[in-house]
Amino acid sequence: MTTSESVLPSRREQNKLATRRAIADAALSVLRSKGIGNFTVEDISEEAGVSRRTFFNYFPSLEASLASVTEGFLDNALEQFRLRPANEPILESARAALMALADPMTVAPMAELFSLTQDNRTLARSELEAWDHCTNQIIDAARHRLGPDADELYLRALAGSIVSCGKAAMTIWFEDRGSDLSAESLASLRQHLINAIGLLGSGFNPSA
Amino acid sequence: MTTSESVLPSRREQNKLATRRAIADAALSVLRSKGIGNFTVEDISEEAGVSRRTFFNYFPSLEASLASVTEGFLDNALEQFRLRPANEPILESARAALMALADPMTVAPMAELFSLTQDNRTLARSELEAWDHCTNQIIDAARHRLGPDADELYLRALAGSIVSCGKAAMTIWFEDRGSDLSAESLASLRQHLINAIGLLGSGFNPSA
DNA sequence: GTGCAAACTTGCACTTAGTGTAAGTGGGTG
DNA sequence: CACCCACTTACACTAAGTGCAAGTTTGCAC
Repeated sequence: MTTSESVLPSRREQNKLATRRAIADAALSVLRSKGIGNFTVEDISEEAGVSRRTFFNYFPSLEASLASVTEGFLDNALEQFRLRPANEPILESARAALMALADPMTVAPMAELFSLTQDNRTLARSELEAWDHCTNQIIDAARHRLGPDADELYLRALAGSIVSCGKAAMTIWFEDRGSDLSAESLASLRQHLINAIGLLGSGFNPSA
Repeated sequence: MTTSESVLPSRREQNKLATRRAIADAALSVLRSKGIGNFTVEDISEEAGVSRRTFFNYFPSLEASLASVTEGFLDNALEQFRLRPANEPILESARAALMALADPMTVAPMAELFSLTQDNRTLARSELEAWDHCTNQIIDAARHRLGPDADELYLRALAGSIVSCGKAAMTIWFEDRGSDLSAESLASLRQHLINAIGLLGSGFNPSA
């Protein structure tokens, strides 16, 4: 209550984060061993060494525990976006932020999730939610940068398009390369991301 | 088996469609009367005059029965997109297709759904799924138009961006106008859609 | 119209998701 | 070291979603 008010993550906060991470890791682990759709929240809880009820104290659903992988992945890029200088052209900031998606450490769990889930419907929902959440974060960040009287339509259309470009690049990359994380493969992901933003910046003019 | 092979919707098909529609209508009706989150699949089934089991024969979840509103709304625009001449610039086709979103008949149920659900999380998922499905349909339609050797990254990034623009315009419009369906309000929706596609076509260049 | 086969509906039983509640338990702080 | 509060857990319950088998309707041929 005195000095460590809200800035420092208290010991308890750290523990909670650890539990959360343990559950998320367990979820991925169980997904690996049993395959998509062949396990329950109980399986994950057991693997994580907590009760079923505790699982639901941390995640609202089974899919959410897996989507936390995607969230972490996107949060990283979001952080980069926020760190860009405010006077930089937005698409340039976006390009720089998207580069973070090609970081080996960050993309690895994401690629594994991709490969383990492929075309699963239920999971796809939480996945979409994560991308949508990211879009909203970009909108907020961009609004903050451009001031309160920025055009809302501009903000929303732009943020949505940026995210779509990121998603498109990730999809293409994964279809081409599977979960190949070699330097060369990551370079191609980076190129896809650059190309996508390039298309966006040129208004998808076919001649470009 | 002779002539009505597969082209005409057989009597059985019509009945199924009618049941499906009855359930979807019932879902909206119950949503209206009880409010979001305060009803179950059983309530909808009862209102539609079918068993709970039959409900699940038609829709995989409660949210899906409501999301069918959005699907119908988007399918309409999709149809317009497919009808555009193949040699037309794609963004122009997109603009024309998006105009269908401002059709009073089509947008009315959508606007009501918007107003009844507002910021509900669970429903938002199925909603996102519908927009995502639409994106994939656009990708297919555009691939069909541009031939099989079109750049996949181009297709996906473009389709995603177009849908994002549509979504952005709808969101802004609804925030401004609530469920006002007057001619003037719809004109403003149309203008939002045109503006969004304009932004996309100009690469979101702030000077434009 | 009568009967038949296929399609559609329904009831039942079951697993799992998700939540409220109240009682435990243990770690951090004074 | 003892208290207290945050976190965990067990329990009980509602509702989602599904497989199955028995009923009921519907389209169709005769």
